[in-house]
Amino acid sequence: MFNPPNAQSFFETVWDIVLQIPVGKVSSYGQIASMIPPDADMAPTQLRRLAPRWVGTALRKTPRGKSIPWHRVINSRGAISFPAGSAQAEDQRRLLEMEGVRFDASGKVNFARVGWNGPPEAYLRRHSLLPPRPLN
DNA sequence: CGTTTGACTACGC
DNA sequence: CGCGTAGCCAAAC
Repeated sequence: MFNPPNAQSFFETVWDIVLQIPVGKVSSYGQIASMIPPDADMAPTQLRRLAPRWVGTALRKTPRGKSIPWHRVINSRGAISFPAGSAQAEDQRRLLEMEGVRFDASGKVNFARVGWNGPPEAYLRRHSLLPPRPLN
């Protein structure tokens, strides 16, 4: 995925991107991964199916002091990825609902309404990022 | 050190 | 639609 020397910068890139998600909008692990240019030696299968896990890993290591809106990142199905009923899942849902994000009966959000389309073009250029893959 | 785990996702039943 | 699994990697134990 990302080589050890790049791990830290990969994490920081993830945090920077998450910082751009506006209040009331959500992104997905995969969508964020899609914005980060892959290492040259990265296999296509790794890029498509494994990268999102490292976004999750990066989020788990989110620094407390930077007030990064970690709760605005959910999975590709539009649901919270923490185990249902866990304290973490409840926290995330509460934070999102506080911002006006609604969940349906099956615990999913409507990407058409609250999905993020990625940062402005200028931001992508400035940080050498790729255009994000659209959310389902 | 060797094992287990994981804030994922696409795909096949 | 729901559920299981491969992917084959780093962190966390």
